[in-house]
Amino acid sequence: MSPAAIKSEPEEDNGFYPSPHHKNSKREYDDEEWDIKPKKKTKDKKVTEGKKAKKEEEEKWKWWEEERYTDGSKWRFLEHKGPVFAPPYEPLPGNVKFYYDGKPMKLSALAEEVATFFAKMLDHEYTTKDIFRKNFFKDWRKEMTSEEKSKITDLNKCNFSEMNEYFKAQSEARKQMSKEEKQKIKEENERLLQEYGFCIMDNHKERIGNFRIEPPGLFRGRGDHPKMGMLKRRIRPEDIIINCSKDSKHPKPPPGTKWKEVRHDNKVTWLASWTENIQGSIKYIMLNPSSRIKGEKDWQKYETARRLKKCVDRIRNQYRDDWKSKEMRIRQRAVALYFIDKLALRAGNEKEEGETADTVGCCSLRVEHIKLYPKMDDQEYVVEFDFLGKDSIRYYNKIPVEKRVFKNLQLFLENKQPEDDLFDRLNTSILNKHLQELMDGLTAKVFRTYNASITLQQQLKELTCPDDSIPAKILSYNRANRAVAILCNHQRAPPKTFEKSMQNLQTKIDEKQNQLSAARKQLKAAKADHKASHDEKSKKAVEVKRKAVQRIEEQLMKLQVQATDREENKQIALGTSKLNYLDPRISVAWCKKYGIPIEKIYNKTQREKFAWAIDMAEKDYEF
DNA sequence: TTAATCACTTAGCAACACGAGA
DNA sequence: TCTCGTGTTGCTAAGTGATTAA
Repeated sequence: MSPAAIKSEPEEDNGFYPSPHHKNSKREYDDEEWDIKPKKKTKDKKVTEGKKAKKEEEEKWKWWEEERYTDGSKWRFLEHKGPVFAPPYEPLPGNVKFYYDGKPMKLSALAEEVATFFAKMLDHEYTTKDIFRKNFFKDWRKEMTSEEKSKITDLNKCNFSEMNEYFKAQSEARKQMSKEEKQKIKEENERLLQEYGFCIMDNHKERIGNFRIEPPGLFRGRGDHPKMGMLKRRIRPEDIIINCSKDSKHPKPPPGTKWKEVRHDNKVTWLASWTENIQGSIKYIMLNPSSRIKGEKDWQKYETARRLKKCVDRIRNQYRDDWKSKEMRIRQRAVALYFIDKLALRAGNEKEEGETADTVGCCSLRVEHIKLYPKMDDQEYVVEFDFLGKDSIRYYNKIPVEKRVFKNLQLFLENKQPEDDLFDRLNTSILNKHLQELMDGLTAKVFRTYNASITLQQQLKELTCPDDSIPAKILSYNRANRAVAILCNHQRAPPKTFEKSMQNLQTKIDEKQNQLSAARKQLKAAKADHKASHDEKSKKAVEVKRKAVQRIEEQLMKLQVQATDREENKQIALGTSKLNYLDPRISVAWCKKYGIPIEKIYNKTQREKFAWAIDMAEKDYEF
């Protein structure tokens, strides 16, 4: 028995909240069941009919009907072939030259390789940035021979353009390859995938997410990253730690090399790892989202969010109460939590200064990131947020808050400099410890999941018209999805081709409109004709024309809907919320309820990731 | 208590693949 | 058959949060 039930029991506010569960014929786990055991165990079907059947079986393995590990172990058996390494460096042909100070200069292999990284990026804005150039040059020099080092002292005197053109020509040539050549490459990739892209975990063949080691290159951080341009070094077998089970066939390192270590840790899910040289962080090779190990975790995440749904009222009352606390730390905690809940802000761990771009989340907000307006237009107590969040995406929002929150913020700001922390008595660890006491498994990010999913559900209810056509319903879905993306601030750069593609679509719409008027005219003529002659033939003609008009009307509407959808989506990315925040069972239920094919909402990859939800959720599923 | 380490999720972008239309 | 545009996939950076070490 997990501590869940024990720990949360005395905290549970009233214990008689209505159950959101509908008992279906299909199984539906709720959180109480999550930590205990599944209702039934699927028989591990024995497959005796040979490989094809076995493959079929694997594809349809319903891990969500099986028992889960309760001892913290992630697997019993793990076997894989190890990672695929980046291809070795191929020196440039002799006629492709590097020039220093106007004179051709032959570089050593190592220095040349690093030079090519820069040369390949010449068209990119990065290479014009001071920090990028400085970091690159510093790391490049480390790879030079002492002779090269003494000669090459100024990046501005380096001319990489011949190299740059060579690579452009190469990629052009790749595009121009014959069908057969392309096919050959495809087959080779497929072979590699078959050999290295899968592992055996507990009797099942599972897809690996990233079995290729990241190739060397220049580090590209996001935003104003102090380390942009640094050399990301080549990873060798000697850098790799392999994780697999003792009794498996261990992966073989490439001939003449050794792994750094082979270990057998079934408390973790990764198959291989290495330490990256820019931040010194560890990178992992892990399974695909369709795998049992990722799917279970994902499912569990949504169950935790659903448990929050049951006690969120209590928690909200609690933090509203805490706005009045005598203790500063409690007030800060309560205001921060209010932002996390209301605005779906991220927790905001502190970061090491100078190591990464200057970005913040809720707990790490600084005075300079908010502005207070006692009055703004017709609203009172408005807070303006303006800061860079994850991936240096700007968060900008003006929202009216409750008077108490406003007064507290004024208090927090007293005697502080712009660069001081807004919540100086708070960090994510304090906040999460508090949340843990309010609900088992509760952390700051659960609020994002909860608010995203509940918003989708609400919006779908509000926006879907049962009598709408399928495209119109899908527009409603996308709008609901968009509401979530806006809440979570999931932005994207407007696609480079946006304007043009909008124009193209408009052209299509105009054409369709013309077509429609023409078709209508024809229908009218046919009707007149029929009225005059009253014969069978003309009656048929009317029918045919009527159908044509109808078809064109539908096509036109579809195009118009598409245009609306695209316009509204210009700067908003729907993918992130769809993949990470929205309980897929809400979408599945919606599809079932309105007869929308699931393929219209989830593509193949997404259907694989959400197979558990697609199998599990019925039309009356409630988040 | 704080800092470092580790494991894992979340994120946007660029390259790629593929089908529709020229 | 080629080109173009779009959806898909891969890549890997950048977060969160638990655990461990100092």
